[in-house]
Amino acid sequence: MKTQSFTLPVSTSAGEFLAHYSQRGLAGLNFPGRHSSVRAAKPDDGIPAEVSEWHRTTGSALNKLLAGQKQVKFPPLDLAGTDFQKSVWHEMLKIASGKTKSYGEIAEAIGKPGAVRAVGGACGANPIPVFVPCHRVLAANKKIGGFSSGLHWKRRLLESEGIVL
DNA sequence: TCCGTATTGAACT
DNA sequence: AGTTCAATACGGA
Repeated sequence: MKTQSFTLPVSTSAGEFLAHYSQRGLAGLNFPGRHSSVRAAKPDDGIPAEVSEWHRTTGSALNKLLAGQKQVKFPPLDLAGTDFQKSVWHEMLKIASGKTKSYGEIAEAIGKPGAVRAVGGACGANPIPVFVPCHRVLAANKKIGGFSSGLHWKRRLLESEGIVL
């Protein structure tokens, strides 16, 4: 059987995000593209009820996060990656809103203090930015570092959470 | 096996 | 104070 995936648009104040769902949960999230018209599924056609519910939660969570809301409810996350990457992502999920950690802190937290750069790599491979708060991870001297989907977004998200650089 | 990476800390100018 | 350099861990080609 083939892995079914569904892509649904998420309307936010910042634009239309695209959420990818697998059978296990939210598998990916894309920032609003220019006019990258990705084929999005219709909410009422072939979409399992479960996915619809996840999507509803996703939309709510995303808007709240963009508004700077601290505690939001997440849909199940289907994080696909290597063991190391999952460790990194899991560690990042534990970062409280409004707080930041350095790449070194993450590396140390997962038991590999020297893997600072590898952590950065895992972050770049993060399929679900915003939910997996890779934007809360800064360099050691509080520099913003980088952001795959656009540094622009990282800065915006940080400001939404009241984090001042 | 080699290269790139969203780092880091120390040395150098 | 700004910049360069080597080291380190992991993923992808």
